[in-house]
Amino acid sequence: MKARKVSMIHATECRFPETRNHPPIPTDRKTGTQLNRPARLAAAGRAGRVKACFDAPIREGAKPGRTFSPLGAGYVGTRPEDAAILVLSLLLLYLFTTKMAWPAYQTINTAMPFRDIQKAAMSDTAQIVTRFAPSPTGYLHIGGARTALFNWLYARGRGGKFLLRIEDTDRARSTDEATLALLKGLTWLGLDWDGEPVSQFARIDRHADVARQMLDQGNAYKCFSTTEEIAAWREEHPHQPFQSAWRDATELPDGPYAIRLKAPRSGETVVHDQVQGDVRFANDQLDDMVLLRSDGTPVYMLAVVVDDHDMGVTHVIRGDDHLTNAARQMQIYNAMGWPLPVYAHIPLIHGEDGKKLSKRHGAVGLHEFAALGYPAAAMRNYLARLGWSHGDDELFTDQQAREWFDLSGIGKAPARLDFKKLEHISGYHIGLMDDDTLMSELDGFLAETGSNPLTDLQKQRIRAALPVLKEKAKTLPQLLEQGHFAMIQRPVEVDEKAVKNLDTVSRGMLRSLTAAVQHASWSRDELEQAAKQVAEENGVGLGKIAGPLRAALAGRTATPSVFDMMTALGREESLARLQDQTELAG
RNA sequence: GGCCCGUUCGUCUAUCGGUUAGGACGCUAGGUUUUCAACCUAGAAAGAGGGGUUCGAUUCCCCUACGGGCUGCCA
Repeated sequence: MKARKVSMIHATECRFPETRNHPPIPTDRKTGTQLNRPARLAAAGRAGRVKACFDAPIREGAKPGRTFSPLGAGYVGTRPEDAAILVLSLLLLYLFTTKMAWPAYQTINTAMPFRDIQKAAMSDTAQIVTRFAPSPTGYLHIGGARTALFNWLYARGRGGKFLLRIEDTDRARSTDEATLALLKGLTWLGLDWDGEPVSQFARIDRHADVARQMLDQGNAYKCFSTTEEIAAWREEHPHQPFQSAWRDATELPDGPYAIRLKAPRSGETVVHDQVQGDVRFANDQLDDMVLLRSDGTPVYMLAVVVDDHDMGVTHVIRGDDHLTNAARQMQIYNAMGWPLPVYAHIPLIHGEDGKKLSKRHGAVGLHEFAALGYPAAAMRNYLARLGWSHGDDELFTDQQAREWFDLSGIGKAPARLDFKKLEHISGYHIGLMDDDTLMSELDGFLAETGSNPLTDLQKQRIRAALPVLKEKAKTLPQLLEQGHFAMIQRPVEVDEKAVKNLDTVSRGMLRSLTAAVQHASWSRDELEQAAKQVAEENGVGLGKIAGPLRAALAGRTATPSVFDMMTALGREESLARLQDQTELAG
């Protein structure tokens, strides 16, 4: 893994596990079992690594060059005794960066003043930079996940960067748990971001600076109107956007004021949107929005623009609920003389009833889809296809998605969630997945649903049966259901329906079969031949012996092929299960 | 209320003025089969409504209906 220079401003004491090229899965020190990805993240969060990032005080003029210990011990200061720690840290950093050890934390956090960051962002001008900027107010919503995916695909398909920014300026609604859930969700989906997530809250001083700069330049003005006065004005002018009396005032009183943008009153602002086309807004419909509140805190609309600019974001791909905002944000770009990003406002996802997606539609959080047993690769395929198309291509790999994805393929109408289709895509990807990936998906699924992890023996048998199981299962729980025979222990519990297949005659045939395969090579073909022969000797079809065999091996009536089960179980276990039944009869 | 966006089979979508309107999921009917699935084949299924423009509109324009967004010193 390559160490990265990072565009993190002020708040820097945080590292997050990286998803790309991740090293061997770490183990839980106590139990020795492997940690799945969500558990690893949660562990990271518990250790306070994530928290540190978002609780970081805003340090005006933080010095560049501070290095942070990859062990989560906090940043290293300038005291003499810190020198040793610094050396140690650098050594460890070196080890990590030469992929000798996990955890694959992103390294090197350097607190650079923002101007340096601007330069860094501008230096490679041709590079595409996208971002995902969620508010940490809960979990990762399925719509947000798709927005993130689009941004990720666009950047990754073009050798660009995909950045993450947590819009946590609303302190009342932002929680560390929610931030963690967001990162966990993205990690599960397999979307890796470049650099550290940026905390928007940590940058409020810079936002305020920009507001004051606009004030100095005459692009903004101090507005002394009170909330009551504004409300009264609106009462009198019901169809107009608010116009402040202070816009051109020359004599200013003392007292609290908000800074408002001096937006153009005539003409129009045109958003050249890659999805929606040219969308025109008459400037007299757009009011002089507040940039800085009277308590000195910046407003979202300003923060977005400043952050996107400072982070070097070239393409803003987001939900179309921001389409109107884009026009207002453009006015800030123009006032500052900053180059505009390319906009692409994608339609929202709706529920199966066509209404806006909400909790009553069932699964809306990405974690819920994980708990339903859809593998991440399937979610990526399905989500990418929801609202975006590439001709008639329905099923594709990540690589194809990266190659094909383009803004021009995004539709304008909102899409609905269709679980049947998701399931179909899921089945396709399960069939395509290699055994290692599938086994770790299984681990993750079990952890997500709070189930017991597989024992070594269960893993071994499931893995042996995987080639058969993955052909037919559409979801992870379906795969586990089909693999039930591999999970159970002797003596096999035979259910009500299956027990009907175990009468005296059947047990007799089973006994013959047991004898016949005693010294078989245990290949599928040979087992099948033996069973056919026994059936023939008894003057019945293969079905008559497959039923009892199935009951003896799995204790159920719906299972994979009996011969597949026997090969997956192995000679010893298969014969033992058969004997359990034949001995019972004799 | 004002401004903005959307509307092709049940669902996701293709079409970029001329097509028997294509594909996928789902559905129905067959096939395969040691159970359950999976799989294979076939079939039914669509341009919201109304006006224009044009030799010709799903495609371009307008109106209506329906759905959605924005309209905060929320994000």
